[in-house]
Amino acid sequence: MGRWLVTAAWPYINYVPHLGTMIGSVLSADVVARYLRLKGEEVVFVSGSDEHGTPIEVEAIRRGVEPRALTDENHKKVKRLFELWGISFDNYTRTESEVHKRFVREFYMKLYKRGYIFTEVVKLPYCPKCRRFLPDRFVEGTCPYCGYEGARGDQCDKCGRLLEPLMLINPRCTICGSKPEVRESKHWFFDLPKLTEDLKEYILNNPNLPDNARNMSLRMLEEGLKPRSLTRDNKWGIPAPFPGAENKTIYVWMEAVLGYISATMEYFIRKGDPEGWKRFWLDPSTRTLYFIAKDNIPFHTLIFPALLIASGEGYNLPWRVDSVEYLLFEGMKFSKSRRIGVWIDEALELFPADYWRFVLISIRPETKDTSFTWKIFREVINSVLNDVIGNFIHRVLTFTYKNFNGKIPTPTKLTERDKAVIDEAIAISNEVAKLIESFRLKDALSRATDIARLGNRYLNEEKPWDVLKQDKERAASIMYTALRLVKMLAIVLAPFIPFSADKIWKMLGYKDSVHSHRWQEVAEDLPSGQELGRPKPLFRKVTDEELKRIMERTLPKTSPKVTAEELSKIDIRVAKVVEAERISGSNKLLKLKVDLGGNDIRQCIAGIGEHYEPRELIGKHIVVIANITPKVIKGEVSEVMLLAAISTDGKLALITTDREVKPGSRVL
RNA sequence: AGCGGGGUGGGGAAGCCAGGUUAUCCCGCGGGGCUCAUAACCCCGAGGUCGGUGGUUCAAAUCCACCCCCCGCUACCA
Repeated sequence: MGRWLVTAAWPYINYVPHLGTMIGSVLSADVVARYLRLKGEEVVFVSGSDEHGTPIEVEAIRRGVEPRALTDENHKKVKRLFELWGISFDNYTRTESEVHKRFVREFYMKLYKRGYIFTEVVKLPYCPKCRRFLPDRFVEGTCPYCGYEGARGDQCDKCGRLLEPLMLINPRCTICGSKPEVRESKHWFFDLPKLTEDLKEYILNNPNLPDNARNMSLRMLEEGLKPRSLTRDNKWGIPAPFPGAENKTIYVWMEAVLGYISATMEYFIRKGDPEGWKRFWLDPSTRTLYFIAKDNIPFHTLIFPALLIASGEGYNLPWRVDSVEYLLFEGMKFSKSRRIGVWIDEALELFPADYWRFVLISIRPETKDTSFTWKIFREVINSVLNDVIGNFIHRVLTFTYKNFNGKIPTPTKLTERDKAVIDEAIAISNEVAKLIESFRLKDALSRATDIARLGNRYLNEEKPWDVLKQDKERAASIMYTALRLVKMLAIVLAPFIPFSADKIWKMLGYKDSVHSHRWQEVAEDLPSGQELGRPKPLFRKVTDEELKRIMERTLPKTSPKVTAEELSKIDIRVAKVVEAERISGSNKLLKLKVDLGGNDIRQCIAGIGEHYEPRELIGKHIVVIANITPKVIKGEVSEVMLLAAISTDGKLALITTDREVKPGSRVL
């Protein structure tokens, strides 16, 4: 018997995870953990909520609550959701766990004493108004290379060039919009380069790393590692334990990975076996599995192993880092801010967990980015899960139930064909096992489906409904054979669709749970005479109307398409503001006179009074729709409509031209 | 820009590292069969020359070179 530590990347808990997070870590890990348990292996499966760091701190400030209150709420919610998804964690904890916080502080003190940590004073952007140091991505400004105004402190999205926050022209804090200044701050660093040789040896001698992870890691080693900063000036985090670091916290990345160890400790403490974790972390025969997405590779193949080596404790290094590519949503990246995607709470409001589990594993992005689309969802559910698997099980169970008194019939004599079918299904089960053991979960599920396909073919050819009329004994053997395949499906599908697998198990008449049984039982006979449960369809199809409704609800709103001809009706022009005044009795409305060239002066009533002073508008070149139907507002006629956008801080921003343009010029 | 991954019939994937008879599987599509089952199941068929160009070879989806496109990482987003 083997011993396994199965881990899933810790979801950042500023929000509910989406489907991509699910397949990228938690669900994949669960399938393997469940499989290993079925095989009778000793398994501990851990993960937890990653809850420290700037984004959560900022979000809490925005909402006017303590960060801890925010993460308490989200952690509780997400933990519950994972249960509903059937994720079989032995311990789903959090980085605010006392065990974790203590472990992290002790761990880094050890590294400190062993000489792997040094300090350096660095210059960092600091927002005087927010009174905080800003991570690079919390500074925005104009790109010094291409002039793009929305460039972030680490990189310009427009031209792709790498930046430093201090290079930006007109830098601003993305939280409050004010101008950051530069301040010095002392920070503690982890001396990663010191471990280069150990890491090289680890990567080269680990045959279980997938190619993408190994190649990337070796490249990075060749290019040379750099020290990693360990501390932050944040308040929300684990206090750094180093002498002189009283106001610093440990950088989230550098502490969350240690959660794999602390979560294991916590699990065994709770079990009343406080030394138990050592078998999983110090006994080299234990294999450790990490399920992550591709963006996370260096942390698991380089930084985490380096920390473990530096501790000198002899911790097991990652045995397998299983990194998947990205799941896309209808071809787009999942985006919380743009509401693109499906989140795991709303998913369960739409369909049962097993439907999602089945689809997500079917499209698991093992070699390249893969899109989740509702069309694929419907196809997989309808024609594979429902038609091939669900219908096979249902036709076998209903036929047997009706014709053999609701009991598993006794096979008087199995023909060569019957035995061959059973053997083939056992062979398929063995292949499924091999595929899971090679972490090819998508292929494994697809191969498992072949047991149902085999069964369907067998029934069509043996025609028990015909045979029954002349030879009930023969029909009994046929149905017994078919039921054997149903039993295999229950076991083989158990890691993938645990709720449904258990339903199948109970319909076969078993009183216990399939999850307390063993994978090896696929090769074992059925108890003839056992009373079957009343057969009920396991799954249902997704209807077109249902899908349409869901798509309307979950797909990002896209503007209706406009033809060039329709667009040409709109007369958009540059206009110069010649007069501007407030309209009495309204703090929103301004009355503008705009020049459209050729003595064409029009009046415009605009709701921008809260964002602009009249005098700052005079002389500005703005963009207006010149032929909009005039409208009377507050007793004043508005003949044109001006264009403005909402800026990042929620204010209105007028659209202007970036070169001198004559008033009245058409905008094309 | 550098590095890593990917581009295979209408859609989704496998094959590539160890080159070799008709390029595989699932969905969809066309035709046929069956009627136990949730209009489910089974069989047959059409459809691709494997991102592009050039090269190595008796032989290239597979090896080499260059180019194009998509995704990720590049160390203070987590």
